[in-house]
Amino acid sequence: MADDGGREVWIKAGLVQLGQGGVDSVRVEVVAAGLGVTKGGFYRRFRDRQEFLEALLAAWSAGRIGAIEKQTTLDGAGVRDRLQSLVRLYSERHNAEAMGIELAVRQWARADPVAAGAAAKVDKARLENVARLYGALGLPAAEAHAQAFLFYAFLFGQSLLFVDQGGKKRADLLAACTTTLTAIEGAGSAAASSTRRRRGV
Amino acid sequence: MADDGGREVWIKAGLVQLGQGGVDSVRVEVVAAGLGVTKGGFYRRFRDRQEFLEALLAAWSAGRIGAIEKQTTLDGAGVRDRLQSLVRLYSERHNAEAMGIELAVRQWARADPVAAGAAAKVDKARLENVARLYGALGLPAAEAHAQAFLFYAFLFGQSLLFVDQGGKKRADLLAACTTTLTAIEGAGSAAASSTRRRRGV
DNA sequence: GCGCCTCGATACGCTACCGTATCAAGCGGG
DNA sequence: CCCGCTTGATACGGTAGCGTATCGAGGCGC
Repeated sequence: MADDGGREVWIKAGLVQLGQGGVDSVRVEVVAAGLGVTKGGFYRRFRDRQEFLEALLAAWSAGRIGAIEKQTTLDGAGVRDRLQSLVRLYSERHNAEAMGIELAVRQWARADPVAAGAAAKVDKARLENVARLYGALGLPAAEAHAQAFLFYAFLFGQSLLFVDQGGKKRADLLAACTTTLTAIEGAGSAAASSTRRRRGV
Repeated sequence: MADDGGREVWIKAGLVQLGQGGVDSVRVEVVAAGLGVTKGGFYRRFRDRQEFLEALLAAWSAGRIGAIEKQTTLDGAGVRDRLQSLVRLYSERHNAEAMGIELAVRQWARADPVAAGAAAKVDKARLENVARLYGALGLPAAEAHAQAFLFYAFLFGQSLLFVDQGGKKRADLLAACTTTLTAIEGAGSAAASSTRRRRGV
Protein backbone atom coordinates (compact mmCIF):
# COMPACT_ATOMS: atom_id res chain seq x y z
CA MET A 1 0.00 0.00 0.00
CA ALA A 2 1.73 3.09 -1.25
CA ASP A 3 1.82 6.10 1.00
CA ASP A 4 -1.09 8.29 0.05
CA GLY A 5 -0.07 10.91 2.53
CA GLY A 6 -2.80 9.91 4.93
CA ARG A 7 -5.76 10.56 2.65
CA GLU A 8 -7.17 7.14 3.33
CA VAL A 9 -8.45 7.75 6.84
CA TRP A 10 -10.08 10.96 5.75
CA ILE A 11 -11.76 9.23 2.86
CA LYS A 12 -12.97 6.42 5.02
CA ALA A 13 -14.43 8.83 7.54
CA GLY A 14 -15.90 10.92 4.75
CA LEU A 15 -17.70 7.91 3.32
CA VAL A 16 -19.20 7.13 6.70
CA GLN A 17 -20.46 10.66 6.98
CA LEU A 18 -21.75 10.53 3.42
CA GLY A 19 -23.74 7.44 4.22
CA GLN A 20 -25.20 8.90 7.34
CA GLY A 21 -26.24 12.32 6.20
CA GLY A 22 -25.73 12.74 2.51
CA VAL A 23 -23.22 14.82 0.69
CA ASP A 24 -24.31 18.03 2.35
CA SER A 25 -23.40 16.63 5.71
CA VAL A 26 -19.83 15.94 4.66
CA ARG A 27 -18.31 18.96 6.32
CA VAL A 28 -14.59 19.32 6.66
CA GLU A 29 -14.68 20.33 10.26
CA VAL A 30 -17.18 17.64 11.14
CA VAL A 31 -15.15 14.86 9.56
CA ALA A 32 -12.09 16.21 11.29
CA ALA A 33 -13.82 16.17 14.64
CA GLY A 34 -14.92 12.61 13.95
CA LEU A 35 -11.29 11.71 13.48
CA GLY A 36 -10.40 13.45 16.71
CA VAL A 37 -8.33 16.09 14.96
CA THR A 38 -8.91 19.58 13.70
CA LYS A 39 -9.10 20.52 10.06
CA GLY A 40 -5.48 21.61 10.21
CA GLY A 41 -4.20 18.60 8.33
CA PHE A 42 -7.06 18.34 5.93
CA TYR A 43 -5.93 21.14 3.70
CA ARG A 44 -2.51 19.57 3.40
CA ARG A 45 -3.99 16.49 1.73
CA PHE A 46 -6.88 17.98 -0.23
CA ARG A 47 -6.97 21.24 -2.06
CA ASP A 48 -10.48 21.95 -0.85
CA ARG A 49 -13.72 20.25 0.02
CA GLN A 50 -14.53 19.72 -3.64
CA GLU A 51 -11.42 17.67 -4.27
CA PHE A 52 -12.20 15.66 -1.18
CA LEU A 53 -15.70 14.89 -2.41
CA GLU A 54 -14.33 13.76 -5.73
CA ALA A 55 -11.89 11.52 -3.95
CA LEU A 56 -14.81 10.03 -2.06
CA LEU A 57 -16.57 9.28 -5.33
CA ALA A 58 -13.49 7.72 -6.84
CA ALA A 59 -12.90 5.54 -3.81
CA TRP A 60 -16.51 4.50 -3.66
CA SER A 61 -16.89 3.58 -7.30
CA ALA A 62 -13.62 1.69 -7.38
CA GLY A 63 -14.64 -0.23 -4.29
CA ARG A 64 -18.10 -1.06 -5.59
CA ILE A 65 -16.84 -2.19 -8.97
CA GLY A 66 -14.26 -4.40 -7.34
CA ALA A 67 -16.88 -5.80 -5.01
CA ILE A 68 -19.43 -6.71 -7.64
CA GLU A 69 -16.78 -8.44 -9.67
CA LYS A 70 -15.73 -10.51 -6.72
CA GLN A 71 -19.30 -11.25 -5.77
CA THR A 72 -20.21 -12.57 -9.19
CA THR A 73 -17.26 -14.77 -9.94
CA LEU A 74 -18.28 -18.37 -9.99
CA ASP A 75 -15.48 -20.31 -8.47
CA GLY A 76 -17.31 -23.54 -8.42
CA ALA A 77 -20.45 -22.08 -6.91
CA GLY A 78 -23.79 -22.24 -8.67
CA VAL A 79 -25.30 -19.28 -10.44
CA ARG A 80 -28.41 -19.24 -8.31
CA ASP A 81 -26.37 -19.41 -5.16
CA ARG A 82 -24.49 -16.37 -6.30
CA LEU A 83 -27.67 -14.47 -7.08
CA GLN A 84 -29.16 -15.38 -3.77
CA SER A 85 -26.10 -14.32 -1.89
CA LEU A 86 -26.25 -11.02 -3.72
CA VAL A 87 -29.77 -10.54 -2.45
CA ARG A 88 -28.64 -11.33 1.03
CA LEU A 89 -25.69 -9.01 0.73
CA TYR A 90 -27.70 -6.06 -0.47
CA SER A 91 -30.61 -6.44 1.85
CA GLU A 92 -29.19 -7.30 5.19
CA ARG A 93 -29.19 -4.81 7.98
CA HIS A 94 -25.47 -4.69 8.53
CA ASN A 95 -25.22 -3.15 5.13
CA ALA A 96 -27.21 -0.14 6.19
CA GLU A 97 -24.14 2.00 5.90
CA ALA A 98 -23.36 0.85 2.38
CA MET A 99 -26.94 1.43 1.34
CA GLY A 100 -26.82 4.85 2.89
CA ILE A 101 -23.84 5.75 0.76
CA GLU A 102 -25.54 4.29 -2.26
CA LEU A 103 -28.59 6.43 -1.68
CA ALA A 104 -26.54 9.53 -0.95
CA VAL A 105 -24.54 9.15 -4.13
CA ARG A 106 -27.74 8.85 -6.12
CA GLN A 107 -29.17 11.99 -4.73
CA TRP A 108 -25.89 13.75 -5.14
CA ALA A 109 -25.78 12.58 -8.74
CA ARG A 110 -28.98 14.38 -9.54
CA ALA A 111 -27.15 17.67 -9.33
CA ASP A 112 -23.49 16.79 -9.85
CA PRO A 113 -22.20 15.32 -13.13
CA VAL A 114 -19.15 13.83 -11.46
CA ALA A 115 -21.30 11.91 -9.04
CA ALA A 116 -23.56 10.89 -11.90
CA GLY A 117 -20.56 9.54 -13.76
CA ALA A 118 -19.43 7.51 -10.79
CA ALA A 119 -22.90 6.07 -10.28
CA ALA A 120 -23.15 5.24 -13.97
CA LYS A 121 -19.85 3.39 -13.93
CA VAL A 122 -20.92 1.37 -10.91
CA ASP A 123 -24.33 0.59 -12.35
CA LYS A 124 -22.80 -0.50 -15.62
CA ALA A 125 -20.44 -2.88 -13.87
CA ARG A 126 -23.22 -4.33 -11.77
CA LEU A 127 -25.61 -4.80 -14.65
CA GLU A 128 -22.95 -6.42 -16.77
CA ASN A 129 -21.84 -8.80 -14.08
CA VAL A 130 -25.33 -9.83 -13.11
CA ALA A 131 -26.20 -10.24 -16.78
CA ARG A 132 -23.21 -12.53 -17.08
CA LEU A 133 -24.67 -14.68 -14.34
CA TYR A 134 -28.01 -14.88 -16.10
CA GLY A 135 -26.17 -15.64 -19.29
CA ALA A 136 -24.59 -18.57 -17.53
CA LEU A 137 -28.11 -19.83 -16.90
CA GLY A 138 -28.58 -20.09 -20.63
CA LEU A 139 -30.42 -16.86 -21.35
CA PRO A 140 -29.49 -15.12 -24.59
CA ALA A 141 -27.75 -11.79 -24.15
CA ALA A 142 -30.76 -9.50 -24.52
CA GLU A 143 -32.85 -11.46 -22.06
CA ALA A 144 -29.99 -11.76 -19.65
CA HIS A 145 -29.55 -8.00 -19.63
CA ALA A 146 -33.22 -7.36 -19.10
CA GLN A 147 -33.33 -9.87 -16.30
CA ALA A 148 -30.29 -8.32 -14.72
CA PHE A 149 -31.95 -4.93 -14.92
CA LEU A 150 -34.98 -6.31 -13.16
CA PHE A 151 -32.89 -8.06 -10.56
CA TYR A 152 -30.67 -5.17 -9.77
CA ALA A 153 -33.36 -2.52 -9.81
CA PHE A 154 -35.48 -4.62 -7.50
CA LEU A 155 -32.62 -5.14 -5.11
CA PHE A 156 -31.96 -1.49 -5.06
CA GLY A 157 -35.53 -0.45 -4.70
CA GLN A 158 -36.41 -2.83 -1.91
CA SER A 159 -33.66 -1.42 0.21
CA LEU A 160 -35.42 1.93 0.11
CA LEU A 161 -38.85 0.73 1.05
CA PHE A 162 -40.13 1.18 4.54
CA VAL A 163 -42.21 -1.84 5.25
CA ASP A 164 -43.13 -2.93 8.67
CA GLN A 165 -39.67 -2.36 9.96
CA GLY A 166 -38.03 -5.15 11.87
CA GLY A 167 -40.74 -7.66 11.18
CA LYS A 168 -40.21 -10.92 9.44
CA LYS A 169 -42.67 -9.71 6.85
CA ARG A 170 -39.94 -8.07 4.87
CA ALA A 171 -37.87 -11.22 4.94
CA ASP A 172 -40.79 -13.23 3.67
CA LEU A 173 -41.47 -10.84 0.83
CA LEU A 174 -37.83 -10.83 -0.05
CA ALA A 175 -37.63 -14.59 -0.08
CA ALA A 176 -40.63 -14.86 -2.34
CA CYS A 177 -39.23 -12.33 -4.76
CA THR A 178 -35.83 -13.95 -4.74
CA THR A 179 -37.42 -17.19 -5.72
CA THR A 180 -39.13 -15.52 -8.62
CA LEU A 181 -36.01 -13.74 -9.73
CA THR A 182 -33.84 -16.80 -9.66
CA ALA A 183 -36.38 -19.16 -11.14
CA ILE A 184 -35.26 -18.60 -14.67
CA GLU A 185 -34.36 -21.25 -17.10
CA GLY A 186 -32.57 -20.83 -20.35
CA ALA A 187 -32.03 -23.05 -23.30
CA GLY A 188 -28.52 -24.27 -22.63
CA SER A 189 -27.49 -24.87 -19.09
CA ALA A 190 -30.89 -25.08 -17.48
CA ALA A 191 -30.53 -28.76 -16.79
CA ALA A 192 -27.35 -28.10 -14.91
CA SER A 193 -29.23 -26.89 -11.89
CA SER A 194 -31.45 -29.03 -9.81
CA THR A 195 -32.95 -26.39 -7.58
CA ARG A 196 -34.78 -24.29 -10.12
CA ARG A 197 -38.46 -23.77 -10.23
CA ARG A 198 -40.85 -22.25 -12.66
CA ARG A 199 -42.75 -19.69 -10.66
CA GLY A 200 -42.55 -19.66 -6.94
CA VAL A 201 -43.98 -16.33 -5.80
CA MET B 1 -60.14 25.51 -0.44
CA ALA B 2 -59.99 26.85 3.09
CA ASP B 3 -57.64 29.68 3.79
CA ASP B 4 -54.47 28.19 5.09
CA GLY B 5 -52.97 31.58 5.67
CA GLY B 6 -50.78 31.27 2.64
CA ARG B 7 -48.84 28.19 3.68
CA GLU B 8 -49.56 26.48 0.41
CA VAL B 9 -47.18 28.44 -1.78
CA TRP B 10 -44.41 27.99 0.71
CA ILE B 11 -45.03 24.28 0.86
CA LYS B 12 -45.10 23.95 -2.88
CA ALA B 13 -41.83 25.83 -3.23
CA GLY B 14 -40.36 23.82 -0.39
CA LEU B 15 -41.19 20.57 -2.12
CA VAL B 16 -39.52 21.74 -5.29
CA GLN B 17 -36.42 22.60 -3.35
CA LEU B 18 -36.59 19.30 -1.53
CA GLY B 19 -36.64 17.45 -4.80
CA GLN B 20 -33.76 19.37 -6.21
CA GLY B 21 -31.31 19.31 -3.39
CA GLY B 22 -32.55 17.17 -0.56
CA VAL B 23 -33.77 18.20 2.82
CA ASP B 24 -30.56 19.99 3.71
CA SER B 25 -31.07 22.34 0.83
CA VAL B 26 -34.48 23.44 2.07
CA ARG B 27 -33.34 26.71 3.58
CA VAL B 28 -35.85 29.28 4.72
CA GLU B 29 -34.11 32.17 3.08
CA VAL B 30 -33.53 30.25 -0.13
CA VAL B 31 -37.15 29.22 -0.49
CA ALA B 32 -38.17 32.79 0.25
CA ALA B 33 -35.87 34.11 -2.43
CA GLY B 34 -37.34 31.57 -4.84
CA LEU B 35 -40.74 33.04 -4.10
CA GLY B 36 -39.41 36.52 -4.66
CA VAL B 37 -39.96 37.55 -1.06
CA THR B 38 -37.87 37.69 2.05
CA LYS B 39 -38.26 35.40 4.99
CA GLY B 40 -40.31 38.07 6.72
CA GLY B 41 -43.58 36.30 6.16
CA PHE B 42 -42.28 32.83 6.69
CA TYR B 43 -42.18 33.02 10.45
CA ARG B 44 -45.76 34.20 10.50
CA ARG B 45 -46.93 30.93 8.98
CA PHE B 46 -44.49 28.45 10.44
CA ARG B 47 -43.05 28.41 13.88
CA ASP B 48 -39.63 27.47 12.57
CA ARG B 49 -37.93 25.49 9.87
CA GLN B 50 -38.73 22.24 11.63
CA GLU B 51 -42.45 22.80 11.50
CA PHE B 52 -42.12 23.71 7.86
CA LEU B 53 -40.31 20.49 7.10
CA GLU B 54 -43.00 18.51 8.84
CA ALA B 55 -45.63 20.31 6.82
CA LEU B 56 -43.73 19.32 3.70
CA LEU B 57 -43.82 15.69 4.75
CA ALA B 58 -47.50 15.81 5.53
CA ALA B 59 -48.33 17.42 2.21
CA TRP B 60 -46.16 14.99 0.32
CA SER B 61 -47.49 11.83 1.91
CA ALA B 62 -51.10 12.93 1.60
CA GLY B 63 -50.54 13.72 -2.06
CA ARG B 64 -48.80 10.47 -2.81
CA ILE B 65 -51.41 8.37 -1.06
CA GLY B 66 -54.17 10.13 -2.92
CA ALA B 67 -52.32 9.66 -6.17
CA ILE B 68 -51.72 5.95 -5.84
CA GLU B 69 -55.34 5.38 -4.98
CA LYS B 70 -56.47 7.25 -8.03
CA GLN B 71 -53.94 5.50 -10.21
CA THR B 72 -55.01 2.03 -9.18
CA THR B 73 -58.77 2.37 -9.38
CA LEU B 74 -60.15 0.26 -12.16
CA ASP B 75 -62.96 2.22 -13.71
CA GLY B 76 -63.41 -0.13 -16.53
CA ALA B 77 -59.74 -0.31 -17.42
CA GLY B 78 -57.86 -3.58 -17.36
CA VAL B 79 -55.52 -4.54 -14.57
CA ARG B 80 -52.52 -4.88 -16.84
CA ASP B 81 -53.22 -1.53 -18.40
CA ARG B 82 -53.18 0.01 -14.97
CA LEU B 83 -49.90 -1.65 -14.05
CA GLN B 84 -48.33 -0.59 -17.30
CA SER B 85 -49.46 2.97 -16.89
CA LEU B 86 -47.96 2.93 -13.41
CA VAL B 87 -44.65 1.92 -14.92
CA ARG B 88 -44.91 4.72 -17.40
CA LEU B 89 -45.87 7.17 -14.72
CA TYR B 90 -42.99 6.35 -12.45
CA SER B 91 -40.32 6.12 -15.07
CA GLU B 92 -40.90 8.97 -17.43
CA ARG B 93 -38.61 11.93 -17.50
CA HIS B 94 -41.15 14.57 -16.66
CA ASN B 95 -41.46 12.95 -13.30
CA ALA B 96 -37.89 13.74 -12.45
CA GLU B 97 -39.04 16.20 -9.84
CA ALA B 98 -41.36 13.74 -8.17
CA MET B 99 -38.62 11.13 -8.12
CA GLY B 100 -36.27 13.67 -6.68
CA ILE B 101 -38.61 14.27 -3.80
CA GLU B 102 -39.08 10.58 -3.38
CA LEU B 103 -35.36 10.05 -3.15
CA ALA B 104 -34.86 12.98 -0.85
CA VAL B 105 -37.53 11.77 1.54
CA ARG B 106 -35.89 8.37 1.66
CA GLN B 107 -32.55 9.76 2.56
CA TRP B 108 -34.11 12.10 5.04
CA ALA B 109 -35.94 9.18 6.58
CA ARG B 110 -32.71 7.44 7.40
CA ALA B 111 -32.12 9.97 10.12
CA ASP B 112 -35.54 11.42 10.93
CA PRO B 113 -38.33 9.30 12.40
CA VAL B 114 -41.03 11.66 11.17
CA ALA B 115 -39.82 11.34 7.62
CA ALA B 116 -39.55 7.59 8.08
CA GLY B 117 -43.15 7.50 9.21
CA ALA B 118 -44.31 9.45 6.20
CA ALA B 119 -42.39 7.19 3.84
CA ALA B 120 -43.76 4.12 5.57
CA LYS B 121 -47.33 5.34 5.20
CA VAL B 122 -46.82 6.02 1.52
CA ASP B 123 -45.13 2.68 0.90
CA LYS B 124 -47.88 0.86 2.70
CA ALA B 125 -50.56 2.51 0.59
CA ARG B 126 -48.70 1.77 -2.59
CA LEU B 127 -48.01 -1.84 -1.76
CA GLU B 128 -51.60 -2.41 -0.74
CA ASN B 129 -53.04 -0.84 -3.83
CA VAL B 130 -50.72 -2.64 -6.19
CA ALA B 131 -51.39 -5.87 -4.37
CA ARG B 132 -55.08 -5.26 -4.90
CA LEU B 133 -54.43 -5.06 -8.62
CA TYR B 134 -52.55 -8.33 -8.60
CA GLY B 135 -55.33 -9.82 -6.52
CA ALA B 136 -57.72 -8.82 -9.29
CA LEU B 137 -55.62 -10.95 -11.60
CA GLY B 138 -56.50 -13.94 -9.50
CA LEU B 139 -53.44 -14.23 -7.31
CA PRO B 140 -54.05 -15.28 -3.72
CA ALA B 141 -53.28 -12.61 -1.14
CA ALA B 142 -49.79 -13.71 -0.18
CA GLU B 143 -48.64 -14.01 -3.75
CA ALA B 144 -50.26 -10.74 -4.68
CA HIS B 145 -48.39 -8.98 -1.92
CA ALA B 146 -45.08 -10.50 -2.91
CA GLN B 147 -45.66 -9.61 -6.51
CA ALA B 148 -46.58 -6.07 -5.54
CA PHE B 149 -43.40 -5.83 -3.53
CA LEU B 150 -41.41 -6.94 -6.53
CA PHE B 151 -43.24 -4.60 -8.84
CA TYR B 152 -42.98 -1.56 -6.67
CA ALA B 153 -39.41 -2.10 -5.57
CA PHE B 154 -38.37 -2.58 -9.17
CA LEU B 155 -40.11 0.57 -10.24
CA PHE B 156 -38.46 2.46 -7.51
CA GLY B 157 -35.05 1.03 -8.09
CA GLN B 158 -34.96 1.51 -11.81
CA SER B 159 -35.57 5.19 -11.41
CA LEU B 160 -32.32 5.43 -9.50
CA LEU B 161 -30.16 3.58 -11.97
CA PHE B 162 -27.90 5.43 -14.27
CA VAL B 163 -27.89 3.50 -17.49
CA ASP B 164 -26.76 4.92 -20.73
CA GLN B 165 -28.70 8.09 -20.17
CA GLY B 166 -30.97 9.24 -22.93
CA GLY B 167 -30.62 6.12 -25.01
CA LYS B 168 -33.48 3.89 -25.99
CA LYS B 169 -31.67 1.16 -24.16
CA ARG B 170 -33.37 2.05 -20.92
CA ALA B 171 -36.77 2.07 -22.57
CA ASP B 172 -36.13 -1.36 -24.02
CA LEU B 173 -35.06 -2.77 -20.70
CA LEU B 174 -38.06 -1.23 -19.04
CA ALA B 175 -40.43 -2.65 -21.60
CA ALA B 176 -38.99 -6.11 -21.22
CA CYS B 177 -39.25 -5.96 -17.45
CA THR B 178 -42.78 -4.61 -17.60
CA THR B 179 -43.77 -7.54 -19.71
CA THR B 180 -42.33 -9.90 -17.17
CA LEU B 181 -43.98 -8.14 -14.25
CA THR B 182 -47.41 -8.05 -15.80
CA ALA B 183 -47.32 -11.52 -17.27
CA ILE B 184 -48.84 -13.12 -14.24
CA GLU B 185 -51.77 -15.38 -14.26
CA GLY B 186 -53.83 -16.44 -11.35
CA ALA B 187 -56.42 -19.08 -10.91
CA GLY B 188 -59.57 -17.06 -11.32
CA SER B 189 -59.52 -14.18 -13.71
CA ALA B 190 -56.58 -15.18 -15.82
CA ALA B 191 -58.70 -15.96 -18.83
CA ALA B 192 -60.19 -12.48 -18.66
CA SER B 193 -57.14 -10.97 -20.28
CA SER B 194 -56.09 -11.63 -23.80
CA THR B 195 -52.74 -9.87 -23.70
CA ARG B 196 -50.99 -11.95 -21.09
CA ARG B 197 -47.95 -14.00 -21.74
CA ARG B 198 -45.97 -16.48 -19.80
CA ARG B 199 -42.49 -15.10 -19.79
CA GLY B 200 -41.57 -12.38 -22.17
CA VAL B 201 -38.25 -11.01 -21.01
C1' DG C 1 23.02 17.65 18.79
C1' DC C 2 21.31 20.78 15.28
C1' DG C 3 18.76 22.54 11.55
C1' DC C 4 15.01 21.29 8.62
C1' DC C 5 10.75 19.67 7.35
C1' DT C 6 6.37 17.78 8.12
C1' DC C 7 2.32 17.78 10.63
C1' DG C 8 -1.58 19.34 13.03
C1' DA C 9 -3.42 23.11 16.22
C1' DT C 10 -4.95 27.80 16.41
C1' DA C 11 -6.57 32.15 14.90
C1' DC C 12 -8.81 34.85 11.51
C1' DG C 13 -12.06 36.85 8.09
C1' DC C 14 -15.86 35.62 5.37
C1' DT C 15 -20.40 33.74 3.91
C1' DA C 16 -24.81 31.49 4.63
C1' DC C 17 -28.38 30.82 7.32
C1' DC C 18 -31.44 30.77 11.67
C1' DG C 19 -34.71 33.02 14.57
C1' DT C 20 -36.27 37.54 16.74
C1' DA C 21 -37.53 42.24 16.92
C1' DT C 22 -39.03 46.13 14.80
C1' DC C 23 -40.98 48.99 11.19
C1' DA C 24 -43.67 50.76 7.32
C1' DA C 25 -47.14 50.30 4.04
C1' DG C 26 -51.68 48.95 2.65
C1' DC C 27 -56.40 48.06 3.52
C1' DG C 28 -61.08 47.42 5.58
C1' DG C 29 -64.47 48.89 8.90
C1' DG C 30 -66.64 52.27 11.53
C1' DC D 1 -60.97 59.69 7.20
C1' DC D 2 -58.46 57.51 10.37
C1' DC D 3 -57.59 53.45 13.44
C1' DG D 4 -56.01 49.11 13.90
C1' DC D 5 -54.63 44.89 11.87
C1' DT D 6 -52.17 42.23 8.71
C1' DT D 7 -48.30 41.61 5.89
C1' DG D 8 -43.76 41.41 4.46
C1' DA D 9 -39.19 44.14 4.57
C1' DT D 10 -35.20 45.19 7.35
C1' DA D 11 -31.92 44.91 10.88
C1' DC D 12 -29.65 42.27 14.27
C1' DG D 13 -27.05 38.76 16.93
C1' DG D 14 -25.68 34.13 16.89
C1' DT D 15 -23.81 29.68 14.90
C1' DA D 16 -21.58 26.64 11.52
C1' DG D 17 -18.53 26.01 8.26
C1' DC D 18 -14.90 27.35 4.48
C1' DG D 19 -10.33 28.43 3.25
C1' DT D 20 -5.88 30.91 4.63
C1' DA D 21 -2.08 32.09 7.45
C1' DT D 22 0.81 31.19 11.04
C1' DC D 23 3.03 28.79 14.70
C1' DG D 24 5.01 25.22 17.69
C1' DA D 25 6.45 20.58 18.36
C1' DG D 26 8.38 16.24 17.04
C1' DG D 27 11.19 13.37 14.10
C1' DC D 28 14.97 12.60 10.94
C1' DG D 29 19.25 13.16 8.35
C1' DC D 30 23.75 14.39 8.96
